[in-house]
Amino acid sequence: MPTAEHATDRPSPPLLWLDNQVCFALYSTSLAMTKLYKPLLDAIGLTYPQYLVMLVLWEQDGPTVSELGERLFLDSGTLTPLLKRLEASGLVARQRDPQDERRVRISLTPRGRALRDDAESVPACVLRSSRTALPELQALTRQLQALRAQLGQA
Amino acid sequence: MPTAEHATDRPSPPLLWLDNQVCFALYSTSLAMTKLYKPLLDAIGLTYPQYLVMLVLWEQDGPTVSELGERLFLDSGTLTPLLKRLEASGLVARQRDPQDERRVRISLTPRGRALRDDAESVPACVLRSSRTALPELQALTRQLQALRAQLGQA
DNA sequence: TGCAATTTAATTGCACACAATTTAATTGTT
DNA sequence: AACAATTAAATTGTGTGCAATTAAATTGCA
Repeated sequence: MPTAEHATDRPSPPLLWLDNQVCFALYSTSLAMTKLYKPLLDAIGLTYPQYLVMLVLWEQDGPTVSELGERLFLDSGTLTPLLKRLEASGLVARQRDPQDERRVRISLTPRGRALRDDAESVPACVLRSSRTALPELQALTRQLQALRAQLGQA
Repeated sequence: MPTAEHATDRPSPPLLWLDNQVCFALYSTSLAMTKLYKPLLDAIGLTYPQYLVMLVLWEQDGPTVSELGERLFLDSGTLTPLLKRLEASGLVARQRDPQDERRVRISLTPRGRALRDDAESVPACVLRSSRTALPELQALTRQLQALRAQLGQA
């Protein structure tokens, strides 16, 4: 009598293959992209997540920690220590909202605002290094944003 | 005489807008995807990076740490502690290669092999939660892999 | 053979991510 | 006014990522 099949006996099914997983493609490509930013951001003294926070602040100064978190999909456990480091670098100020002392508003210092001039060259530089046409990257960006929105529903 | 324009005076240029950055789309979507896996992987006692290592081992048992790193784009600084945790969980064994004592080969234990049966349902479950058609996800996967390859050149 | 380069993991130190808990402030209800 | 429920950050603990260094084994070449 034949025994039941066990994992040991069969090859891994296609759905489990690493190269068939969107998630791994996302994960590894995201890490690769961050490595591309590394030397550029080192030059202006930011890590990649810190750069994301600065992008938000350059668009709209003075958000609360929560608002920053909603924009970046990060929570206070990640943001609080990161913002303290940006504060220590002299790029942002953290101050309790007088209207509601539970909130902490994040605002740019003059040095933080001025850093934007140094950061402006970063996207074009990354674009060049990515060796990919802009329209293609834009299309990919929209697809990813759509997927992210779908995942947010789950 | 008009003074030179400074960051303070102008709105942030489109290239710096958060929602125009592929990298942020990648980063945030990757994190969102990992969150989708979380409850499924918790159930089988793995973190997401540990799951990736297991996927590689289920395809090809017994790689060295370097080979694992090449497949996953991770280095020994990340893999060594992760593999020690998998070893502590009783899912893999780490042993020096007798042919070359510098190498450490990673092999599945019977429990590690058996875990594949529990993991098989994970991809289909994630696929369902992603609310996106399979062909679309497959196309996205290929685009991401192509981009990753381009970035690897830089 | 001897020994300097190379290769492979491991280690160290820093910065995320995030679940879970805690603390403080505000709101809603009576 | 009193106080339970809610909200916003901060804190704690675990697990990555990765640069830089270290340690050990192997290779290559004089």
